[in-house]
Amino acid sequence: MELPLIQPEGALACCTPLAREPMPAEQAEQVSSLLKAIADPVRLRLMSMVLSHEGGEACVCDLTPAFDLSQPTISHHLKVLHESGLLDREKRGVWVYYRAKPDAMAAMTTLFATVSGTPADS
Amino acid sequence: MELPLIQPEGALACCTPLAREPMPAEQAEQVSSLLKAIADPVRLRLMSMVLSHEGGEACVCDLTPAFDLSQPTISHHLKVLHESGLLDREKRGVWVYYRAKPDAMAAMTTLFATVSGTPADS
DNA sequence: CATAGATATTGACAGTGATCTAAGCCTGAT
DNA sequence: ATCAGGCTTAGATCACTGTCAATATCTATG
Repeated sequence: MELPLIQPEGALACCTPLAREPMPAEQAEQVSSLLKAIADPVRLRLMSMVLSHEGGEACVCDLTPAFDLSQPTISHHLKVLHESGLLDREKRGVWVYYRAKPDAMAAMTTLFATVSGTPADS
Repeated sequence: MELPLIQPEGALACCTPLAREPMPAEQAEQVSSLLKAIADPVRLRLMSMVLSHEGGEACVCDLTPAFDLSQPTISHHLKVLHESGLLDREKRGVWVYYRAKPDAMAAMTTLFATVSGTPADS
């Protein structure tokens, strides 16, 4: 449970709907690190491409050609997504495959989930 | 920092689940501008506070005391949220009230919605 | 009008981030 | 062992962003 590695754990622990109650500062830090990772047009497209790709995974060679960016730049964006806990990475032979991490995706889904019975709706 | 007063309309037009198909570049630009706005610990807390506040709205005076930040800084963050289309603003007397815009929130919800069936085909 | 209080704007500064080129590391094949 | 291809790392540069102090604006009231 307690991986001393990076900190996707923290972000996963805190998936409360935004509208439920004022989010504590510490939780906001963790959630915002996930959101910052995905809040970039290139990384959004990368996530979308990986998620919708056959088998739910894609190698760098599948992704790079879709952009007008250098390959190191794509690699950099993939690293950001990986280190934030949004993408898993697996090397198979010469290729590196990326795959969305369900837990992180679930956290995002929960974040924006509507709270039924919100006093906001009248 | 100047926000180009982009039409929230644009962002709203493009609420397709991430996993459904590779997101077009133009749509990614619009969605990422929404995500960038909310991908900050202070702004996340502000959104959460507004959403969960009584009546679904809050004035600046309700929000500012919760932070260790200057009043202009909070005002700046609220402006970012407002110009991105996430918050509505209404001046009543001396006070300014902010309220989450349902359309923008719905766009976020849809973005992270799980594609049921997860058909790699259709 | 003058004043006080609530919020916004301006201008400056430091920190962060996206991108590129160049170089490095692995792996499979010659 | 050497080589080529797929991918990552390192370092530099330029743009952007979060923050504050100072100032401005707007509104209600005396």
